[in-house]
Amino acid sequence: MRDAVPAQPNTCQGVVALHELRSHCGTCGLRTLCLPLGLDEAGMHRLDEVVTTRIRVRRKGMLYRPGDRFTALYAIRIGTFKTIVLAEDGREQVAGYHLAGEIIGLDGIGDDRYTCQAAALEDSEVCVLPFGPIDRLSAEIPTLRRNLLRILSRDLTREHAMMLLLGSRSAEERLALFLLNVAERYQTRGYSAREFVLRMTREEIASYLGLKLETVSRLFSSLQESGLIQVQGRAVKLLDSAALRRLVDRRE
Amino acid sequence: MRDAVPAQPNTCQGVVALHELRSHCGTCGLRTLCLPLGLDEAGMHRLDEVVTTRIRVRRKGMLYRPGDRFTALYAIRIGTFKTIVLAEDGREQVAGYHLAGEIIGLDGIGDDRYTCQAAALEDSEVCVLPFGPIDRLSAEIPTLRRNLLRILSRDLTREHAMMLLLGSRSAEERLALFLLNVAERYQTRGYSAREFVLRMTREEIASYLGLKLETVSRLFSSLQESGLIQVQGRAVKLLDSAALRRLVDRRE
DNA sequence: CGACTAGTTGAGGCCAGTCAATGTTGGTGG
DNA sequence: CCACCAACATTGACTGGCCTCAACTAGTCG
Repeated sequence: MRDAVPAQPNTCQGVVALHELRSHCGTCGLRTLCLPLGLDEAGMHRLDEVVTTRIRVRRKGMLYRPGDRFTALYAIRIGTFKTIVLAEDGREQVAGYHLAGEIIGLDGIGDDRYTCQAAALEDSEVCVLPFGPIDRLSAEIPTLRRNLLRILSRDLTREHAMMLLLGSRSAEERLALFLLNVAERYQTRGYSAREFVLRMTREEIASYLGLKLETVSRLFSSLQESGLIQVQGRAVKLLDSAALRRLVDRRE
Repeated sequence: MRDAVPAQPNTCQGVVALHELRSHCGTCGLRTLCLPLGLDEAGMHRLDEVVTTRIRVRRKGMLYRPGDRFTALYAIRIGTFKTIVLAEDGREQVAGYHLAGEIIGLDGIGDDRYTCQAAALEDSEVCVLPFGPIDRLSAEIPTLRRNLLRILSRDLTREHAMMLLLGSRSAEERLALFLLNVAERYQTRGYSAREFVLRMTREEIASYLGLKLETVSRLFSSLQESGLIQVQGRAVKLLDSAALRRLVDRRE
């Protein structure tokens, strides 16, 4: 469960830095989701000057680990990440499932060290947002400053929803909500909301939802049984998302 | 469970604005915990110019509700608050337990509306931090800018820990962790870590920990039975916090 | 082809939830 | 001051949803 990758402790395995002569936020397909949202020409250009590096992370590679010195935020350009929180006693839980366009590493701002672990679920690529320069730039560009805070705040709200899920919903409701949430996020990225491929194993999904993998597996089967979804391993098709929604919203 | 206070829907019941001729962050006993942390004389003074209003919220009064327009953050000066997240289907869960010196309202930054509800657990008082002015000031004062981000980020980390608690810990571990956490926070505020009065009912604690009130009540009794704590309603004395810690940290 | 990882399914047990009765506390008005 | 009431808390008996343990299957990669 720990590192699937052989070893080299505390190294960013599978991480290859590459300097691009130009990486343009202004032409990036994700600019309407990402940090540059709403920036004008000039602002975009100045951001480009600061965001000069990308990192490739191969499947199962770690982007950062708890305790690593915080130097940068990362914008996911391609691929998918999970973030994991670790307890002192070795217990761990998937805390986030992050798609392209999202910013990760925000937990590191608090005490200059990352507090959780980010692992790529498939071969991925992130833009490095060096925190110092970004922060200084944000002093001059109100929109950028606002975007940063906005992203943090929305994460907070997302986690509130997650806490509600973990604290007061049944296993079935959790899975239904998870599927609807993923569907919605794929949709805002221009992909199908009806049909997608999950990048997590049953065990990772279970951990994320506060369940056990057997329970998740059973639930996939039973939702398929009742005709709400169609599952083939990690490929999921939502056949009746209205019914899924009803599963979640049944008032007590 | 909803509003214990008679009615006046969507009004800030029990809220009384009062302008103080001078409210000084620089002399506030909480300045080492709060937003002004690390600010120099000049910065402190400029913050003071912006933080001119305080609000009194009586027990069970709401400081803000979901959907209210976001205009300000609030620093708790005196008292205790809980924040509650609400689901569309009426379910609700206590998402936070906030002591003096903490900032609440951060969830409102994301979409210019608060997404959760803040209610006072006892007669309390907050400093109003009007967001626009604070934001503009943060452009000029790097420390203030940093503090804002830091507070947000730490909240994120705190919620990660909460997700781990809700997702992978037993009822007993949850309560033990809760008590240790509260003890620690009282300690950093200069109060006893051994003895304190909880400001939440059993039901609120249960909701916060993803349990039912009966379970929490039983756990209080059984922890007392085994000599780890002493309980008298909401007054708690930790008799053996090392043992509590061991309860939490038992590796699986 | 064998070893390994991921996923499915079944049988049984336990932890926490549910329902219900009773006890305790604190605020209010006579 | 005390009686009363409502909110809060405790405790017991029972139930059930999810976990645990375990066997088996399907796909993948060297």
